[in-house]
This record gives sequence, structure tokens and C-alpha cells, in this order.
Amino acid sequence: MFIFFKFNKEKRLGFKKLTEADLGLSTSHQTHIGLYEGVFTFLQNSDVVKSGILIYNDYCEVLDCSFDRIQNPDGSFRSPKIKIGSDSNNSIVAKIREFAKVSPKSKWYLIWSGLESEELTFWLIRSDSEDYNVIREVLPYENRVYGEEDSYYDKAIEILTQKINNVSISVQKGIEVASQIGDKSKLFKKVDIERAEAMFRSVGKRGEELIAEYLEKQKQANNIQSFDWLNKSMESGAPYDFIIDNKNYVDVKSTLYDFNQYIYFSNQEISFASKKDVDYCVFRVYGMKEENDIWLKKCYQCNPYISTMNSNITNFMNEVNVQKAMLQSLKLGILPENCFNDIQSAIKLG
DNA sequence: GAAATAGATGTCGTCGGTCA
DNA sequence: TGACCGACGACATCTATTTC
Repeated sequence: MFIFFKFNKEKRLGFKKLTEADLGLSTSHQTHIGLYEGVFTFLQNSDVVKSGILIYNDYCEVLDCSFDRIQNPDGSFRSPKIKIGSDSNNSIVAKIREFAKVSPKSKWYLIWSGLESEELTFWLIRSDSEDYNVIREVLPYENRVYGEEDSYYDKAIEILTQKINNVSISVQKGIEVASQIGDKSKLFKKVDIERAEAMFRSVGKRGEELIAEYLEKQKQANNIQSFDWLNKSMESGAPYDFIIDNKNYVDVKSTLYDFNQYIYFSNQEISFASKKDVDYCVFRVYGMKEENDIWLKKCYQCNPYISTMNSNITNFMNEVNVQKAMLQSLKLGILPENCFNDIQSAIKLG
């Protein structure tokens, strides 16, 4: 299985039964959740505003996370805590309290640990859930920090890794998109995006390799006469990846996720695909998250849609030029079913 | 083994900022 | 101007460790 999120070198996780004060259910005015020492040691002592990933059942979201530690009178710092923050609708603490409010009689547990990218991860668990049964098999003692020296740690982190990678598909898709369009939003860490960019390049390369293998078989079966793989040894810079029988231009668009993930086109690709006399199509390789469940759908007849887009872009660029400004690059995200009039049945590649 | 001590964690009073 | 809310951090309480 493809693993996007990995846990960091600190090799520690906290496991706590949340108090009523933590959950905002007591009469106190506590506005934070107290954490245990020894986890998140890579963070500074005060005023750390980061994003964190909150998981609860099938819910997974990247939220604000305001972190600091209680300061002792002598200036030293002790217990770490996460605060509700000033934008209190969009923080980890606020969301945890929102979930807890729905079932105030339940017991609530929190597991926290840091990712390789130093992203903070919180897994909220209700005592009457399947998650609770699973985790209690590997974490027998509540209210403590588990480290690699504990025999329980490896199994617990395996479950946590599996959980976060399973429920965070929408977050991962967001990062894949951010890496393609250059979105530097603060919710996604730079390292996550850089990793996604590297991954996207390798996924793109792997997609082309699979298509080359597929076309080779087609050639041997005499379904096609020949094909030319432009990026075989180095990136050609052309707005397509393969030419079949010297006339069909194929652009391979690969994704780790499902077919309907947005396909991104550069302005060069849009300009090429909008030419009336060009036989352009996209080979959509998807499901690359699992090595043995990779599929291809051939997508044809995008010219009417792309031509309209190209004309809109040209008009927009002209408007921009009138204002003596310049549009240097452009990425257009398009849903496949909107763009292609002929999407063929899925073919299993791997 | 009990008492003393140190360290960790939880609670809540107070202050200050915001908003109606 | 007062009500409300979040932050701070002092103090209370609990737990682990050390000493006798």
C-alpha cells in the first residue's frame, strides 16, 4: 500500500483520556487541552501556530493548531498544551469540543504524535467505537506517553499510520492538487507539497512507463503499427507524451487517486489540444495508490471543450495585456467527464 | 514500608480584549 | 458599558521517586 504520511523520528505518541475541562464540559474556563511532556519536543515553547491533522472516525481535516507550554514563575516551561485559538471555529481544540458536545456522556481519548513533516496529528477516539477497541489492544495503559522503548509502540504506530493514510484521502488529494498548481496555502506544509511534487513526478513517470508497456502489447497484437515515447530518456517539453502511428497525440495524465480527480493542463497543452487538425487524447492512468489496482481510461473528443477554454484564455490574456500586465503561466484544472465526449471503458494496467 | 520530596498534570480566578 | 470569551499562570492535586 502507498504511504503518504509517515511518523517522525521523535518516535513518541501520547495517549490521554480527556478530562471534562479538556472537552470544555466543566464549569472551568479552560480553553486548552493539556498534553504530556515528551511529545512534540521539536516545537518551540510559546506561540507556535501550526496546522494539525485531526482524525475522528472517518473524519479527517487539516485545522489550525495553536501550541505552547505553561511557563513557570522562574521562566522555564513545562506542560505542553494546544489552545482553542482566536479563530475558534477552525482549530483542533474547537473541533474536538464540537464532537464531544454531541455525546458528553461518552469517554473521549486523544492520541497525538508528530509526522515526518513535523505536522501535528491528533486522533480523537470515543470509548464506544471500533477504533477504541483496536487501539486498546495495543495501548493497554491510558494517560501516558509511549516511546520506541515500549513494546507496544511499533504496533500502535502501525495502526496510527494505517488509520491516517486511510482516512486522509481527501487531504492527500488536496496536497496532490496543491503540488500541481503551486498552491502554497498554509494548511499544507511546504515539505508535504515538495514531497507531493516529487511523488507526482515519479507517478507521472510510472504512468508513462505503464502506457509504454501497454502500447508495446498493442503493437505486438497488431492493434497499432508503431508508437513513439517522447520522454523515454529525457523530458521533451512537448505538450504530449506519445505519438501513435505518427498521427495520434497522447498525453498521459496519472493520479494516485480516482479517475474523477481534476486533470491539470498547462496553457501549452490547451493551445495544442485546441487545434482542429490535431488528433489529441488523454490516457488517464488512475488508482496508482495501490500497485496492483492501476487502471486506464482513454479519453477522446475534448476539442470542443478545450477550444472554448482556449478562446476564453486568449480573451483574458488580451484583457491583461491591455492593462499592460502579463500572464506568465497558467494551470487549468478540468473534470474529465466535463471535458471529454468519449471516455472509454476502464482497462486494467497493473 | 512510610514519609518526604519532586515532578507532572488539572483546575479555575483574574485579566484583558472584543463586540453588541 | 457590560457581557462574554480566551489566555495566563498560580495553586491544587495526583503520582513517582527518593530517603530513612
